[in-house]
Amino acid sequence: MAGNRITLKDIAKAVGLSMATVSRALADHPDISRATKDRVREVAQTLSYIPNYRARYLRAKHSRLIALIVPEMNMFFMPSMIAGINRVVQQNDYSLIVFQSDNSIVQERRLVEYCTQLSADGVLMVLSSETANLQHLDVLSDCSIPVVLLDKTIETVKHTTITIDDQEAGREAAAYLIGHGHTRCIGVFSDQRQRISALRLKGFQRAHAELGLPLADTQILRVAMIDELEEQLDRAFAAHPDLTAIFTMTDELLVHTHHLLSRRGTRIPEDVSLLAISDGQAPAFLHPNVTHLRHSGVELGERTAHILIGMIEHNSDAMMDVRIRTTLVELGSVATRTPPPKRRAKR
Amino acid sequence: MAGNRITLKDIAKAVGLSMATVSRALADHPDISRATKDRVREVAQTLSYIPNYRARYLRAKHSRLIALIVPEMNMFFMPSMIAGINRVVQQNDYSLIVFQSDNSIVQERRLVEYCTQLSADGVLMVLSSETANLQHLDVLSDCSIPVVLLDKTIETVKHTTITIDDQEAGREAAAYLIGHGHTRCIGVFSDQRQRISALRLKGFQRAHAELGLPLADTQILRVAMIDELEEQLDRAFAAHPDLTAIFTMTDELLVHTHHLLSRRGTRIPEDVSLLAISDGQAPAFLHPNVTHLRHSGVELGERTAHILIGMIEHNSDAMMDVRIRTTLVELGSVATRTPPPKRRAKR
DNA sequence: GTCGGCCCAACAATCGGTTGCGCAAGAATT
DNA sequence: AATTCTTGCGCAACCGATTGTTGGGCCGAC
Repeated sequence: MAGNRITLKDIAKAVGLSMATVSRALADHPDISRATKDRVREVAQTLSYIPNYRARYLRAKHSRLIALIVPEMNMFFMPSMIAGINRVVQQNDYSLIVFQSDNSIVQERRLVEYCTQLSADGVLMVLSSETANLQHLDVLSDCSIPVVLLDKTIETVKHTTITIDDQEAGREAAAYLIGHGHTRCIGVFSDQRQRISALRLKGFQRAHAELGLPLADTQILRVAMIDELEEQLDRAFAAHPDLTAIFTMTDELLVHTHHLLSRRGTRIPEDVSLLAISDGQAPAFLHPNVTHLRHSGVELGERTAHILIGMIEHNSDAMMDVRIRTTLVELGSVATRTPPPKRRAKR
Repeated sequence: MAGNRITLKDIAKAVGLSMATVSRALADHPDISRATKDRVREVAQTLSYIPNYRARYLRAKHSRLIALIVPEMNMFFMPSMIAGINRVVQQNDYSLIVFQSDNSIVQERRLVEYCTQLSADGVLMVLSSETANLQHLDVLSDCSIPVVLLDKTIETVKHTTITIDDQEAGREAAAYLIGHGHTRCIGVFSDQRQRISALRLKGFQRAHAELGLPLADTQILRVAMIDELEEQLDRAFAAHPDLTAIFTMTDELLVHTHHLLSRRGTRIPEDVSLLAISDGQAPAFLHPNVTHLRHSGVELGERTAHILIGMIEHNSDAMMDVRIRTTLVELGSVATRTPPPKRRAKR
């Protein structure tokens, strides 16, 4: 490969100085005279010397490598999150290594170990759906490599986590719909083993409870595989002729729900209102534009990266639990239902 | 940081052997007796030894690092492409470093240089829209680091490139629409400075020419910024009351076009047919499902990664130009216009 | 005319491994 | 019993840098 790369030694030979002096000259060390520095730099220039960071970092005992382990690359959240992470990472002169666990705990374990072997300076993790505990992260603390869990995580007291305030978002969603006169809402959630999903549901339920509105279990859709959605939605429509609003907890669920509604000829928001939790991209190209509780993948990524880099550079091990609040973006997909006519509306 | 990590030396001390022997034992070198190997492995196990890859690779003169430089993280193509790349990269025990150039040639240049400093074993590049020549890649060949250009690229005779067969896809798109009786099609293209865009347009034009159909310049939309789309689309509708079909060259253009059509109450495919080049995700959640020429980001990524790894491992420098063909996926967005009634249909 | 200091640069150790080569002891050959 | 082979392991160099310590030369000062 890079068989003939110029090294410090080559420069040393060329200018007739020792490697040590060359190294210091290039580093602008005060011990070296200006004349020498200039000479060295010129030679380095003409030889087009490229420092070998790996050698440097080997000595320095760090790598300026940050690893990100994600369960999969979906089109909705990952790109913006990675963009946010990477911006901050690059700004701070680290490099981002991206791994996919393919939602397999076995892979995840292997990748975590791989991070130690690469001597990553820090690790960012979005947990796989199979991950039920965090023992496999112990190897990182053994090497004192800081970890930050983001987005999809599980209960932990030992690790810094950064998430959307999922429960609150679920609560606000339900409260918003109810506040607009929707007394029969359907909530579309994903795999309940995931904490993110459980929390959003919990908030959704809590809002109903707080506002004294009944919430049948048939109003809750738990969609583990996206192709189950259609059937579940049909069932919900059948079970609740009085349904006037649907809440979807992710973008993926949103776009597919939207599609199914279009297909069955349901008008939004005339027939059914639609509300989502989203980063705002999908809502913008669906018709009508979908009112949503907005979170920003970019912001989540940036904040996470900042925190991790802080931990790396200040050697801090303070454990945090950051929850990012969503903000409501009102677009055209939620109609206001006037005070439900007599409490037993249609039918 | 990793202050107290176990090293070969620690193991050597613990078992009372030299580092060399320990190293060989762990590497299952034939020179070492079974008994010793077992003993060493056990000690390594109990001390939970973690080899330091950076040290190893420093000696070995490679890094098993592959860098990917992308202009930006969009939600449509990047995730699947990265997924494909990363699968192959991980399978071959490399790690993928992802950089974003933010569509800036300055950044891109800097990142390329960074790759040399990190001693990446190979580089994958999706060119930024600002990139007009490939001089900044010379530093890679100086270090004999192989490069593969993918997806968005420019004319080159020196570098291996892997792209969708853009021109052919554009041609097929137009031919398909024309074949279905659409004599007045609108083509929605993006920034013409990008080769990918120019080629798809060229194919689109060529098909019209081949089939003897006129194509006014007002039938071609060149959308550099997505928010120009609406106005351009309006103009096209105004200029061509007889338009019956729209072709969009990317997913992003597709979803926004679809949205605008919905908003103006245009029915698909009754009023206007819609055809796209896509990886199939967006077409699946739009209504009606959009007929498209499918390419696979995953496949593109996988093939690219394979080729790069081949170049790395066989030290090959043969230059290739791979074009991946799209396949037609017929869904519900294109109607067949019966032989145009008298050539001046409505109005 | 020495001596203390200051500048600059060199020596050598270090980071954590890998690897060519040499060497001793036991086994095999004659 | 002397020689050659094998087996199993250690020595030391090396990858490409960084850095603590040392020391030579030159300065002015006493």
